[in-house]
Amino acid sequence: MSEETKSLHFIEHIIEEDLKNGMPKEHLRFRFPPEPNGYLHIGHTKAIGISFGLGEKYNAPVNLRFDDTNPSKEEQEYVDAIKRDISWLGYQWANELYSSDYFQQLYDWAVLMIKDGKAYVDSQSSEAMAEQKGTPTQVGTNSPYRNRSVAENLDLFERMKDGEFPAGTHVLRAKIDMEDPNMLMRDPIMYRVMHAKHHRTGNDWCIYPMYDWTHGESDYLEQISHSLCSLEFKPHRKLYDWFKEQVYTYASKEYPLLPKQREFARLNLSYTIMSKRKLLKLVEDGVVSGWDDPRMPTISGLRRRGYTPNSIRQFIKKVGVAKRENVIDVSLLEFCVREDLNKTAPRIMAVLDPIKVVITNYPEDKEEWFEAENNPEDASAGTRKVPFSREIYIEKEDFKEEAGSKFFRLKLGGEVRLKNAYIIKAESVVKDANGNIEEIHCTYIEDTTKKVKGTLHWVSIKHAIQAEVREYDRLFLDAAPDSHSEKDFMEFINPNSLKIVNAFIEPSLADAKQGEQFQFQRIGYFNVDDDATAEKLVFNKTVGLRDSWAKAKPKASAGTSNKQAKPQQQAQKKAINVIQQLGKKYTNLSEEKQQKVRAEILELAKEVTFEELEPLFGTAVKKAGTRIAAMLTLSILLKNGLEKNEAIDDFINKALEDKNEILVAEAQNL
RNA sequence: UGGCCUAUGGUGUAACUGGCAACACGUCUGGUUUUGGUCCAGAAGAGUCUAGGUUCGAGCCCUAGUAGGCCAACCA
Repeated sequence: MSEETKSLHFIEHIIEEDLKNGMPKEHLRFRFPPEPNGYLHIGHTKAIGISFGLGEKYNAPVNLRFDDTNPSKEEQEYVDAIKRDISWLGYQWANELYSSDYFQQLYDWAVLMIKDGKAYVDSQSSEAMAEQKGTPTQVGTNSPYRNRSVAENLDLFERMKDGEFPAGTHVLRAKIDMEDPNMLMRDPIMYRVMHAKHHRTGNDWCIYPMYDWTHGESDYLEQISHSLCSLEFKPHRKLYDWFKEQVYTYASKEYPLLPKQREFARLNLSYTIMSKRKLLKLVEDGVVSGWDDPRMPTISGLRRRGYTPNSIRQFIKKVGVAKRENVIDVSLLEFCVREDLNKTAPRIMAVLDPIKVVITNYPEDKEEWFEAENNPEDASAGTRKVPFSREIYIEKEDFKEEAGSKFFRLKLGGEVRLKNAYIIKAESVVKDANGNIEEIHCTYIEDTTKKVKGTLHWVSIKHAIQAEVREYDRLFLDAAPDSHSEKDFMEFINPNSLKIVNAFIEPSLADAKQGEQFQFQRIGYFNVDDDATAEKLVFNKTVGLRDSWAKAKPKASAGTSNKQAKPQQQAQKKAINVIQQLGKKYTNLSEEKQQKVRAEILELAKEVTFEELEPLFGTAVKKAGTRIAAMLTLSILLKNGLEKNEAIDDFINKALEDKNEILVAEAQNL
């Protein structure tokens, strides 16, 4: 419904423009081209969301194409994982394709290019070629092999393909321009010799095409209309277009549509890393348990952690699409899971850090089963029974012997409601020899209609089941762990990113299955981990509930230390700052309001010194409002005896020449 | 010593061919509540990097700066 009013991002604008200019809607076609050399992470989700999202929006096909041109790094395992992740996110590709399917076509076109004098075999070392390539600020020089004859090139290239040469001896290069300011245009390599077994083509090929040659031509063969990639490929566009023009001359009849590459800024998430290489290091060094460790930003890690496909899709929708560098705060991702899980996750009670409560006036052998709502957000979720008895556990942090009125929980002499059960009052505590509280003795009252401020979750000790709960914290302590040139990202690893506790859980979860998700009331969302067995339950904490008490606590319980921090920030705004603020919008106000604000400024001006005012004289011409406010302030200062000086005269004279009438009028008053 | 890209509240994204800067997250109030959750109501926070210019009018157009990013793998 709100879909129609939602504004378009820049790629959608481009598509709309193309459609308007006559491109038939049926020609729209997209692709997602991962290299199968690692697992997909949350950053890829953006690219997936854009291309597959566009496919859904325009009802256009989206191909899943594995860009598998480097057999030394690519594996079937990754192909499988990538397919699993995309499906899990809920997207469907039109065709599962591989760049390696096009090796023969690519080879044939390369031969045509050689014949047309557009490509040649170079036989230098990579070092020599790198040297001739120049630098971004310095042009390159031609290879001595640049002018080999077509016949020689053809012969060499065929023998490269036939495996006559060892790796590194020859390459095929496009003949473009070694002086192009774009380094990618300086005779880029199209093929290298590589005697490696490919995960799909086996040992059929001894030469493998490079990215630029392969990628664009794969788009062309698939007749992709819009080829979307991240910003770092912007410089490649020129070469993409160059190759495209060459092959178009060979195949325009079969393949009339020319794909268009466009680039968007990739996603960055605070407190994490997105580089496949670095993620692989975390796996290999054992920092995490694997690619799907719940702390990993991989899709499989997020899945195991309990993130839902819907939450991730929402997240991608919210971060938007643009061309500037960005860092998304993890809080947005967390918001998206909470929003999703709040609607769907059944509520249950679990105590993670227990302390024993004995209800002294409750009979020892008695037990009751109370009706509990499964989800207040969803009436159809129904109810379940939870057992109550004389001895229960509550959360340690829910009790204090003494506490102020802001503490809504249990304290000696105070009352709280036990969720779904009675109201209890803490009467006394039993301590061990070291003074640690072992038991809290309470009495209960049956009247549950009484108003009490706090409600606690609890479990009956004799009915509770035990489970391992894994609580996660961010993997890195730095907001941008891989952005420091002098420090390695590994130095920022959070040593406490995993905390394992033994929790006590209401018995209704005894049969919980892997992947099932719950809200542990007042704590957060949890799911049953893949490690769980029939004998032992294991939960992952997906995300905590929003906790305004935790945020308020440092201030509320502040003994001494952080008392000053806040008041300082709230220090009275200086008069000059208020004036500046008022001035900002001055010219936009109605005349009536202007009069009011004007009087306000004149009043505030009495508290301003010339030293404070002077910097405002430099205000840009177009900021007329601020200059008016400064002028008004100046008038007061002058009235109160300030002597005119050069700076003041300049300021007034400049204002007199302004085109803003209000400013001129105020200046004339001086 | 070159080329390309980018610049809007703390963060991210909007603002159709110029017309009083909007939305989301976050923050802060208040209300409801048997979750200090959810929900509801509200607030604060930006003259749109700087300086000029064009215009009745510029975040959008022009010029010049500044800042950040990308570009020298037989990786993708």
